Amino acid sequence: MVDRPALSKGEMEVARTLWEVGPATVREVFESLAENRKMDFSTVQTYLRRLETKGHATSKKEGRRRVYSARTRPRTVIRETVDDLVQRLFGGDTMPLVRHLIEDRQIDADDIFELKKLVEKLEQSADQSDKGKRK
Amino acid sequence: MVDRPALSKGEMEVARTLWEVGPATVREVFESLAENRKMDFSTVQTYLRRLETKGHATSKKEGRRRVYSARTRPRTVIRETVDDLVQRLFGGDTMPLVRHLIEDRQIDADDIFELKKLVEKLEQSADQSDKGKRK
DNA sequence: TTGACTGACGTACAATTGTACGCTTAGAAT
DNA sequence: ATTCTAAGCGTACAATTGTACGTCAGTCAA
Repeated sequence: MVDRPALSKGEMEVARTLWEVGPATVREVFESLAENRKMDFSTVQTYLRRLETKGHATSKKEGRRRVYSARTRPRTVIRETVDDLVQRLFGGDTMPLVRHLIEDRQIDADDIFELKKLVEKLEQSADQSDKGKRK
Repeated sequence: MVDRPALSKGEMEVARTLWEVGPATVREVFESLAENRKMDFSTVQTYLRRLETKGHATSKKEGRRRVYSARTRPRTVIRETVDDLVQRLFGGDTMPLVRHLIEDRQIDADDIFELKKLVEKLEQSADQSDKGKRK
């Protein structure tokens, strides 16, 4: 584990876009971002640079432009970010957050289905590891 | 809605403690916090002050000490914080986060039980209010 | 070849955040 | 009363973050 510095909010948005559009130039990221989020071209550039120094991206010159690629997967960043949040906000207790997500955010039918599967799977593995120490 | 400025990481920890120990003086918060998290007394003081200016706490002088009370409930802060996070990190899509929480974090038997209930309830209301309420 | 562009790169700079010191004063202990 | 202590309050200051400007160097269209 490398223990990268955490991503700031702005960096996250850029990182997300980088995941979405794959290895990309600053302009590509910039354009992909622009729809909803107004951010100056050079601001994006700065964020990408910072992502790189923080170890969350790499880049290589390709001709005269620089192409950035994500180095950490969404999964990893989620883990690092959410673990930290849960720690600070609930002292490590996961459930308040789960509760909030399920109750207060829109979850559509498909998601509910997936959720059921997830919980079932969770139940199973819990049963397993529980075996022998039941009281 | 008042749209308070978001809490920073440090502020969150102090806010959480304030929720836990109820209306409390700086020292009480400080001591409640000290266990795990080493933070200078005056740092706590500063955070409480900032919580107040951000509208997340109030205080009143009680004799010569100042007693702080939370003004926003955990629920609210969770919403504001998590919504923001989900927005930035997943463009508003909730499921990646739910998945992470269920799969990668320790959830004990009781929580699984609760989770099942939650999902069931969710299923029910989805079945019913299928015709146009929320977007 | 001369603009007009586009991109990289270095740099800037204000706001926010993390962390804490120091002065002042109201009560507590001697 | 004198001293000690704990609290408040103002202030400081470095690091990080949000945001962006200039400058210089390739590239293309006329």
